[in-house]
Amino acid sequence: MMELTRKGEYAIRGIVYLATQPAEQVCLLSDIASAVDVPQTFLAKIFQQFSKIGLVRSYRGTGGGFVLGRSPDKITLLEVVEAVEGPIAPNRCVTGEGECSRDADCTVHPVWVSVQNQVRDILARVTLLDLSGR
Amino acid sequence: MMELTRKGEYAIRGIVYLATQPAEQVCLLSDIASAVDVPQTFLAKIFQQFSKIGLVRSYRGTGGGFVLGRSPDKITLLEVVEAVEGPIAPNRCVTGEGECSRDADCTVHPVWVSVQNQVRDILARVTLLDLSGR
DNA sequence: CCAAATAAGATTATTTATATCCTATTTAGT
DNA sequence: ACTAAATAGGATATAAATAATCTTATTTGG
Repeated sequence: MMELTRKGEYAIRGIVYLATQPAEQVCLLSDIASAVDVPQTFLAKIFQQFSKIGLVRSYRGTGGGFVLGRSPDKITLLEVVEAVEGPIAPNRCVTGEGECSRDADCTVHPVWVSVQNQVRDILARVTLLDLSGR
Repeated sequence: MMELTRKGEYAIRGIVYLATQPAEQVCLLSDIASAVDVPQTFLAKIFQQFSKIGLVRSYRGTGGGFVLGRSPDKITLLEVVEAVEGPIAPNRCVTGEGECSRDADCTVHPVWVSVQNQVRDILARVTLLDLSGR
């Protein structure tokens, strides 16, 4: 239960790789993909998502590629994971998506809230700097 | 991310209902299913799983049905969830299913272990007695 | 023996995950 | 301007997991 998908796994590998590179070093998608062993076309989609929310910056055309959008100590694992997997939510009732309406005072709800908070907290405390091992 | 499936949601509803019933009260599957608003055939499969590991006891034939396998304060939410959803594992690398072999000292691994422990801990502290609201 | 139950296996439908492909657009360098 | 090198984005394909149903078997009380 609660497993990260391939997409999430690949996303982390890819952006952690960027974090290990010298600051402002523009990296080719093909290089990243082969370095972290992820299908390039898949990684492209993931980095497009990152790019839209500023986690990475992209440069098109010859000499283009990707760079981290902020310094590695300012990007948390939580942001990375939620960017591609969606919000951390052990049950839909904690995302506000109805449910629980079944039962006015659902006794399980607070448990899910607690799980959600704990997990978010753990992931929010880890930065790409931590993960880069530098 | 990390969402409980319908099966898990149904499983909890079903067994919590049992916990709200008088001890040793044998309940009809059809009654449980309609009370907690779950397809009966689906709930049947779930309770079969519960039965195999002793979370509930089943009685076949006329007058048959289901009862909790132990007193509600001795059954944790963790057991219930893992019974139907499999082990809590935010990433396969924490279940021992290879991976991580990619990277001898994976920096993310300890984070997943931490998440796994925290979640398990939270769920293990909640019993069916707590959830029954009695 | 019959009717009421659960057990178990097979099957089906739907959704999500995991990609890949193709075309468009941008950009540096000549 | 032209070309080659890149990313962007939409469409499509395949596989796996989820969600559910159906059918047949087995058990049991009366």
